[in-house]
Amino acid sequence: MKKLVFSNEYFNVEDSLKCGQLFRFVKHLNGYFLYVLDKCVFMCNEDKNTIIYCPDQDEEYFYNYFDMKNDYANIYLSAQNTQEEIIKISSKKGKGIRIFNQDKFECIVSFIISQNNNIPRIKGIIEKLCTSLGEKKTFENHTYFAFPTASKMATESIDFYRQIGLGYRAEYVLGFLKLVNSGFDIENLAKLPTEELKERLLKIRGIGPKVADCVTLFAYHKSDSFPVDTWIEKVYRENFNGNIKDRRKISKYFVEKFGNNSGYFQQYLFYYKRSLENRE
DNA sequence: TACCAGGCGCGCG
DNA sequence: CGCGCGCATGGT
Repeated sequence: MKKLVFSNEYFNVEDSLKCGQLFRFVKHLNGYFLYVLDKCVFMCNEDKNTIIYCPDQDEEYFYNYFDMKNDYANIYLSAQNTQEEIIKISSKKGKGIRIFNQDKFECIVSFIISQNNNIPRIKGIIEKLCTSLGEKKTFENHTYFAFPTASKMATESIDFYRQIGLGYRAEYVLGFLKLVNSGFDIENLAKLPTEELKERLLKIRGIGPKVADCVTLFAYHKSDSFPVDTWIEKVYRENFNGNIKDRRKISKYFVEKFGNNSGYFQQYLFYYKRSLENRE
């Protein structure tokens, strides 16, 4: 097992886990287990550090996953230098947020499930998905389940997915599985510029503008993405005095305003707004 | 009971 | 193009 130590100034465990970018983590002792595909790490804040425990062979994977080569001090500085008071405030609260480099398949399935849904329920559905179909694994005596592969998922019928709570989203997930299992290469899309990548994602049934923005941001790390959901729409109306209704245009408004900082600022805002309503 | 949640597809004008 | 509606599910 490897122990990785980072300064926690721009890497806070709870901020990064609870800001809404991912769904598979559980509290344990003084920290959290985080699951990515078939991998697991334990992470906690100690004193002024963030400590990550991971299997030796996964060190490089998680160094990249946690986006360690990115300069978050600079992003935070840009947030403090905007004209927008709400960006300054929310970035202070979410200073320790990093945007992780998620697995593309897991991210797309997860955010298809997320539509018109709430975070606790999304977490529950994804957990059921993993315990039912994922491979059983252990990490230092801790048992967990991997995110299932596309081929394993394809062995289940639509009734299974309805039964674990996907509702009408079940057919979207099945359609996406069929696409992936017939050779559609989601890795290969990474080289596309943001707009083109988004266009390709939008052709997939069940992926609309909001889910596409989450995927480009969280799985392809296109930081000129600004997902607009009900919370962000509230921020837009209340803190930016906005009156546009079309969420695609609201997103465009923010991307034109914040450029390559859009995704980071969006996470600050989302985390802050939800925390005001007492959600975790 | 109606409304809401990290919305989307579809049909209509 | 924009708009309104139906859609599964569980919590408040």
